[in-house]
Amino acid sequence: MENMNIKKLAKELNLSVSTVSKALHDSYEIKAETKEKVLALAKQLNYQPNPFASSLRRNSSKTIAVVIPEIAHNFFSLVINGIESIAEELKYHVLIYITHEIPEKEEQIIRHLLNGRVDGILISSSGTTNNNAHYHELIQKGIPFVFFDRANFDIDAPRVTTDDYQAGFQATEHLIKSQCKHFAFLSLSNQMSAINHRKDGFLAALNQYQIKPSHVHIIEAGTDETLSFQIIRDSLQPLPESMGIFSSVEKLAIQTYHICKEINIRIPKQLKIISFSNLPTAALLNPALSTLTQPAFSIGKEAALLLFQSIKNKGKIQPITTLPNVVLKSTIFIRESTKI
Amino acid sequence: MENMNIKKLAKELNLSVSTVSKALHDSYEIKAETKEKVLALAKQLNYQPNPFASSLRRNSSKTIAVVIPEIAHNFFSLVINGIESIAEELKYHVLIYITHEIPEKEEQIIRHLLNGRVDGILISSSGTTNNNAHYHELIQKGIPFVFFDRANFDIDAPRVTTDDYQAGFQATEHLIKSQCKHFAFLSLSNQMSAINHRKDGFLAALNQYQIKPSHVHIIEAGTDETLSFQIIRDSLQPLPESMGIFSSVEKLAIQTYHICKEINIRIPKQLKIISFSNLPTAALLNPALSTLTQPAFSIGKEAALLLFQSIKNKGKIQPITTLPNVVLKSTIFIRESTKI
DNA sequence: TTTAATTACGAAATCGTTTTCGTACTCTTC
DNA sequence: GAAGAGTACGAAAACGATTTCGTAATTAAA
Repeated sequence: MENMNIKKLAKELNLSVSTVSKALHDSYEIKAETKEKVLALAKQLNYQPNPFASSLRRNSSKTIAVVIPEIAHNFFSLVINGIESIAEELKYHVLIYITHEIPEKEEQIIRHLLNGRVDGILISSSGTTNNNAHYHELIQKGIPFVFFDRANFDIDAPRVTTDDYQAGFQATEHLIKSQCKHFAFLSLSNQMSAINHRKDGFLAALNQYQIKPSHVHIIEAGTDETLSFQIIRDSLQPLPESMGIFSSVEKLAIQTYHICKEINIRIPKQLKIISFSNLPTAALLNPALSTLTQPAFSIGKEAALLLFQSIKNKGKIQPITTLPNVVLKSTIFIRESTKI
Repeated sequence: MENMNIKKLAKELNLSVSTVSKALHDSYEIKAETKEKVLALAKQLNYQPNPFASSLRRNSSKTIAVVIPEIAHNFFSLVINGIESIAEELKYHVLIYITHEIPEKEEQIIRHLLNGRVDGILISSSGTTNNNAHYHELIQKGIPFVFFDRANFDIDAPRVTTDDYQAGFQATEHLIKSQCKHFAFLSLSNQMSAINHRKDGFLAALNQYQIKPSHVHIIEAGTDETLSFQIIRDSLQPLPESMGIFSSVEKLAIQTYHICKEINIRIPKQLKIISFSNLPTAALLNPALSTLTQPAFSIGKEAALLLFQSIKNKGKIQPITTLPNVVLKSTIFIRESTKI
């Protein structure tokens, strides 16, 4: 009585295990009357099939994994929301793994997922571009995966990204037109696709407006909290005249705000700043932060949809088609932090 | 060659399946030399045991579930971080389920977890106090679970909460001493344990300082975004003199900020506000928001530790001990939003 | 009326592990 | 040198579902 299983159910019904199984799966082999009986007793006894037995036999887990650099971050939380909305609909389960921006951790996680625990993986890479082995292993094992936001462009996998180059260009152009003289790009690392595309847009805009290279600064703050704090602070002392900062991620912009408060730099008078961000409080900051906002929820949804498509098509002959590569648009919000 | 399994491994080694399995588990029955050979080939051929076969046989999944009302919320993200830190250490997998504050959804999720898919569950309840059936089913099935933050106090399960009553009292006392005359409590619902404890603290403080009941307002904003916006706005028009708001959750405080901006209420001059919040930008808001900040990461860690303890003790005779009931302290940060 | 097809079910293999037993073989010990 | 203890392994039975294959019983076709 402890736990219901199909064998007990069958005995109770005076049917064979196979008949019960087929009835539960609405097989054409079983007549309606029997199906009803089976379904009725299953419901009454609260029978739920053992997911492991089922997964073992069918070789599918009804589970996907989401591998992200960090979770306490508005962007990724929203993406997860989007992913969950699709997964829930398709009755898939969602495993979460956090790499804490450590490439080795990502590798280790991915390798642990090679054993069939999941039917597919959604990845926002923490990896450096020169470390691809684990992705190749996924491909070799035939485990579908989709990149979102931070993709590895050397790997043949579907990806969902945003118009990072254009957004970077647009943000920088905005800083230029806001009469900045010096320009800084705040970066986490020079190994992340999305961030590099933003930087490329940044540099292209400066180039187009013929900004002197000596007025262009690239600040690689890194992923370590205290270290990046220091790096940013150091690069703002002394403060170049009419500084315009384009922060590639929200976290660094927030740190910059803290630093400006600490060392009395006034935004937007002395320093203007615009940042990629999904902060719900961007408009409430002092001063309100100009942002480039990614459609995070949609990114999650689209990525999940692509993944489930790959999972469904697995094994089937793929039509020779271009790799799915969804590019969504970010929205720019001009606020006080870049006011002239 | 497609997929490695223990049978192929055994054949390759000229050993039996059972010997290989024992060797991989470092059984005393197997001599060192054999173990080495097995381990070596396993590594070389990149053998990873099938998790479903293993789970099926051992009747344990090495997986826990986290059931939360929402994820795009600093508090819950931080909690997940804490949970993950422990789970990762113990090599457990973490499934995420989001209820979107819908009690029926929570029930459905919990019921889906009765089949053994997870070894334990961490729950921040979205449920109303009068709906306990699904928790009882968990208990009956012997699936360990731990409440965090939002507990159901009618259920005999370990919980990790914060000193909500005291914090509520403290926050309200602070508002009183900041010369507020009218007091409002912003609530999501009157069915959530944590929020009710905060309200009790709020009411106790007002009572102790003999605030007239006519000056005390309870605003139940609900969980629907647009609706709560309206409810809060309506309750601020006309604005009572020297209003002091204690917001039980971050989301409602942010909405209040937006509303104040919209209808030109000046904080802290006309309205003071303090809120439970884990916003990393609280100090950067305009004006900086006074907060009660819960140790979210620690909550996640403690809850996970309790859960793993329950999982480990499962089946063993429990010593007659009081129910684990960890209460952590929130920290109050006085900032501009409650300045006199 | 015989044969073929269809319907409705059951027996048993299977998925890949883990674990219980059984058993050769070696080594003590008196 | 016989009995007992220990060592190192293998055969086979689980775990609980799904699926293949076989087969009685019924119906349809010739």
